[in-house]
Amino acid sequence: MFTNHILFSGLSEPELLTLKSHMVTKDFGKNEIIYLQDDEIKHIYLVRSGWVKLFSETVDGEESIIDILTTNHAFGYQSVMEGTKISHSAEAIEKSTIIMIPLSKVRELLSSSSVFSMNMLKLLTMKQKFRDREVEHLSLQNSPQRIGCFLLRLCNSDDNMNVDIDLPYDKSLIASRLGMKAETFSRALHKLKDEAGVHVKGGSVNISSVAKLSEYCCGSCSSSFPCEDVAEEAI
Amino acid sequence: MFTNHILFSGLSEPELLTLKSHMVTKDFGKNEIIYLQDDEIKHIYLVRSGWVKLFSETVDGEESIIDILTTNHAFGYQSVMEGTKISHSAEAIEKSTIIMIPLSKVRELLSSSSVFSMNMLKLLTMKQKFRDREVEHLSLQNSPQRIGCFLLRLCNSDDNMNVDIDLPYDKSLIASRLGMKAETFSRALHKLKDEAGVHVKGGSVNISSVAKLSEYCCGSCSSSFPCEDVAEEAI
DNA sequence: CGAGGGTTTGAAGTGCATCAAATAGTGTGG
DNA sequence: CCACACTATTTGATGCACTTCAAACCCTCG
Repeated sequence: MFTNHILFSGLSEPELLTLKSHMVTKDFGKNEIIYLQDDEIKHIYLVRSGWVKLFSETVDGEESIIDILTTNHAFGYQSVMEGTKISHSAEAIEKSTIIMIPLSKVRELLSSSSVFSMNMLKLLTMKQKFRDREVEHLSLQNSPQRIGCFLLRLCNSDDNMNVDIDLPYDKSLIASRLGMKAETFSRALHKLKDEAGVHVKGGSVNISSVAKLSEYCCGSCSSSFPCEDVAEEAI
Repeated sequence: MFTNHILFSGLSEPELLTLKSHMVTKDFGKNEIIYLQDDEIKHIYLVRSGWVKLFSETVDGEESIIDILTTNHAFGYQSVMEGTKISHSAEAIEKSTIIMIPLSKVRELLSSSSVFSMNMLKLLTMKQKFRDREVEHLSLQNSPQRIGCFLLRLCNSDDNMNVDIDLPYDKSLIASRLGMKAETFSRALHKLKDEAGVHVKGGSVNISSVAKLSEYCCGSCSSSFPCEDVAEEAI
């Protein structure tokens, strides 16, 4: 349910009902654009299922991935406070169901409910911390370390030896998300196998020792596994 | 005055007076630490004068600069919503005067004034956009372009030919802020001279043609000079 | 089965980092 | 005002990480 989302936690029944009555749910096919940079958007968005890519495109056509979102993640909310022109594009990278809530209703709620505006502040603060960490990664971690860190964030905090996880989406997308080329990603995986016991076969990954992997990655980061201070869930 | 800051715009006289009565102004010397990562901070901060560096340090001692702030910029506000543990460190890079406002008062204001919480939301949204752009720069622009972009942001939007500006702080700090080494910075300046007409002597810079420079830099970015969508002032 | 996208591999090139040393610039005390 | 120490910046030589381009491989799905 959308009420799981941090944005809507603690809202009253009537507030939730009002929201619900104005919500629209829409399906997007694989590679379908949800909105484009500079669009005047009229909703905030919530992923009910599927995967969504947020990105921006440079003047001469290069793409930079801002985030990749899945169930229970919100996006488009930056236009709540500012003009409605959005500074990035959004695209479904596979068949996705998206909940859309009109900006007008969100703004109403924002001025009437301090609970909601607190939620919004929490969301933005969490995102900011996460982004700060990401900038740190880009400038201080090398490619294998960034991948290792990405994998660690797919683990549970109590995972230890011989952990199996599945890559959530295409390798080339992960590469792009982590600021490297697909070829570099592929080669970096080999290095991770040799130096940190990470075995990849297709889309499934086996981490022989989480401790070993985090030792390999987290020295170049300001926090260590399980990175409790940067919660990424449900945002 | 601190009332210029976006955070406090539109507040009532009594609200401002209350804030003022709880504010503390403090001087920090060059290289003096204001707070350290994981400190339990008890205030939000506002630069009245001087320069402040926000940074984080990795487990094995590397430093990543998050931001460099000056007059009328706020920091430390991320702990308003979350626990009081802060995820970065702050240091005065030269003699600076800092205004400190107790978190407790800020939180009171946040729950009593919807104007204030809107301001806070605006601030965080602006910061987020700025940060997104920064990640884009790190992955898509090369060193000379990042420097050029940095210089362009020191220009006024109506600047055109033969613009003179002063570097706001040490070259090595700018380098670090832009995610490169001091040596790379130095060499990149030569490239900017040859390819974009940027002449540097000591701390003063002459840009022979803003158009030429922005042509050199902004192709690898999702927006072009004067980058109106990413306001950095007074934040 | 065959087409087309995703992934891997190889060879070569580029940009940035590193290390080391020279130079410029700044502040200090005599 | 100069000599010295100290720091910031520049320059050179070299190495490594990542990219680029090209080709092979491997899946998946019609």
